[in-house]
Amino acid sequence: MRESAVIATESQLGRLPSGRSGNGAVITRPSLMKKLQERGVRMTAQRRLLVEIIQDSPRHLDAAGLLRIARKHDEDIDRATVYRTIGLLKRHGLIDELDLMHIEGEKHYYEAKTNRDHCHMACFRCGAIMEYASSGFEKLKQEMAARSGFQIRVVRLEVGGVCKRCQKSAN
Amino acid sequence: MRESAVIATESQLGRLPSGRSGNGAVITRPSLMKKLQERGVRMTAQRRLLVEIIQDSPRHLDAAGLLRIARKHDEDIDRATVYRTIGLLKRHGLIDELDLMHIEGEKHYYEAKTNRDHCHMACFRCGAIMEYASSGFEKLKQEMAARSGFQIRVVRLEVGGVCKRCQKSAN
DNA sequence: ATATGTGCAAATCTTTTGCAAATTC
DNA sequence: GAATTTGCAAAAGATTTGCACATAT
Repeated sequence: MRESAVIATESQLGRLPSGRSGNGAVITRPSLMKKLQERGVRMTAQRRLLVEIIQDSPRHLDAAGLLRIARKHDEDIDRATVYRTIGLLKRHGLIDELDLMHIEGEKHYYEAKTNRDHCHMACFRCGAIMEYASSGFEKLKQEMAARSGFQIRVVRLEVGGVCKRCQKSAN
Repeated sequence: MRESAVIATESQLGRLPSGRSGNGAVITRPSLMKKLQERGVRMTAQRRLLVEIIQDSPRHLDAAGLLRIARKHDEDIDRATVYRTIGLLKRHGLIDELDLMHIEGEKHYYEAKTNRDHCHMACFRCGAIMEYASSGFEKLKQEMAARSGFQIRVVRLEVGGVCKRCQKSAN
């Protein structure tokens, strides 16, 4: 049996992958907090809050969404802090940045890096985001690195199209 | 011999692929003008100019760059027209939009769609963009479509890392 | 002649930055 | 106590929009 599978679908902005993908490969999201501590990054109340939200969020968050949720816990937290924390996590390679094919404007979405890369498929009709992991993707990455000599640090594979459901209800 | 190859590298923003890729697969860029005419799109002087620039540009252009070049031929052409034309070409699926890993800020870059999808690898050190096409990429797309039921319209595969050259000159 | 596209200027949206006050180690 | 981070307010950068005029079919 080939090792590839749709690992999650969700209307609107997709639920993040976790647990077991169809083929048995386990998708996990290592603890951001732990990694930050290991690296001796100074932790503030705001960072703890934001990191926890990103880590636990069941959906892809953009900066504004992250701020909105954070404000429920800390009314005074500022946009700038959100952006600065996102920058910090990006620099440490702990989160991935997505466009989701700009299905909802030019914002960026973030998710805690998983142990295994996966790609995002966005439906132009209904806005559903589907996550997809496969061994073919892993192989392609290796091939690209080997043949180009590139040392790959980040990979982003995004697809836009029409999902199965929307194809059927041909409206 | 496997069918995969680096098809172009260029310092700064990469030269667009065309001609023969290492493995013999020919990469072409079908005429945008012709496609627009086929679809009965109304053509204006501005659109003709912009389309020609995008078609012939040896490098990836962002909106500002496109405007700058267009102004050499028509001083009065406006930013808004550039954005509207980009939108038109995107809606018709005639150009691809790239981020190039945001190596130079949040802008988007555009290129005429090629007969064959290829991916972009951006070096975080020197800013070089390398283009890469491979049969593995084609296979992955097919696999993704087949297994997810998605009807794929656009694919974007971008990679960030350190290029061969920069790895050697370990500065 | 009519529908469509353009330039202009202003608006919008996302993200970044300078700085004084607050916080972390 | 020194170095770093925060909130605030303002700035910057990219893209979009309303509208009167110009252009394409």
